[in-house]
Amino acid sequence: MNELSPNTVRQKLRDAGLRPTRQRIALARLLFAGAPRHVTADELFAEARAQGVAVAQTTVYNVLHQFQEVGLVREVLVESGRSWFDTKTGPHMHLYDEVSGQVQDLDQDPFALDLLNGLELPDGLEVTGVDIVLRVRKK
Amino acid sequence: MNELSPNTVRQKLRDAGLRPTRQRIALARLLFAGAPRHVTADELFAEARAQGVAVAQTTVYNVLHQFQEVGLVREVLVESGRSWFDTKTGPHMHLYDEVSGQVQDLDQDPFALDLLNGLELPDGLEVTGVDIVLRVRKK
DNA sequence: GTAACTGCAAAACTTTTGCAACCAG
DNA sequence: CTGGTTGCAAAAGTTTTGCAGTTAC
Repeated sequence: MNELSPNTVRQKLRDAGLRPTRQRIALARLLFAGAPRHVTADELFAEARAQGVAVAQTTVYNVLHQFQEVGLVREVLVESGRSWFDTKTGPHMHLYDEVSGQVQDLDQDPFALDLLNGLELPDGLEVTGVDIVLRVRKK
Repeated sequence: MNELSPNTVRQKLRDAGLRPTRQRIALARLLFAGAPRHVTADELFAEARAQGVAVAQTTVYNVLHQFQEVGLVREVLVESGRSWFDTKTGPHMHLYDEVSGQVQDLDQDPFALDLLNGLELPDGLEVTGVDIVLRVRKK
């Protein structure tokens, strides 16, 4: 559906301050081609390989962390042992199905964010991120 | 300060439905003797050993997970790679210092919880837990 | 006595590191 | 060219597993 040509991706990477290498372009196209996604490093690695993209697992880890540093993706911690990466970077929270292990976005209630922003924190601290996870289970 | 005699701990474990074994008693005394704590499995293991408690690392992992299942502790996910366990189980949120790696409790604004509880969720789901982490950094 | 529990070593996983080869600008 | 990137293999770190032996009741 979403085209996302190599050139579009190249620009996106340049705008983020990253060299558009073959591997970064391929991974970015997988990540940003359609609707927001949640992937683990290993899932993305497998997907890339399945599509014939020559890339090393190390590189997938590197690239995901680089993407996170420049704000293209966001790390989500919902289970010990591995990290999820979310291509949706704006304020929102996550639903984590404890049975299926699926992660889902849930748009943020602006009120909730305001409340969190209004909290009194120990002095001299600045908030760099707010992670909200609702753990759920099918009734 | 808090005494927490072996018998008190025995009762606490029985109430939770767990056999009061030597190892569980020792670990529970370390965990629940004073103010609420945040520990990693390895920290607790080292602490137990340092105090001369004979316990295996496997057992520390087992016991922490058993404690979690019965609600004596709560797992906190703030960094990929390892789990923290919090002895404070009531509704509250966490402050995570990205520089020092320290985890801290932050009492929950009841309003925030209400908002979360009032959210419209996909049908047929029940919320089993709400994890809120404020990532902070010294200014 | 019996089921629950523990301990040891090994295995399983994810993630990181070191370094030589490679590539984008 | 030249520094930023990549890939490979190995290492690191946490957590889990299998199973024999032990313990609580």
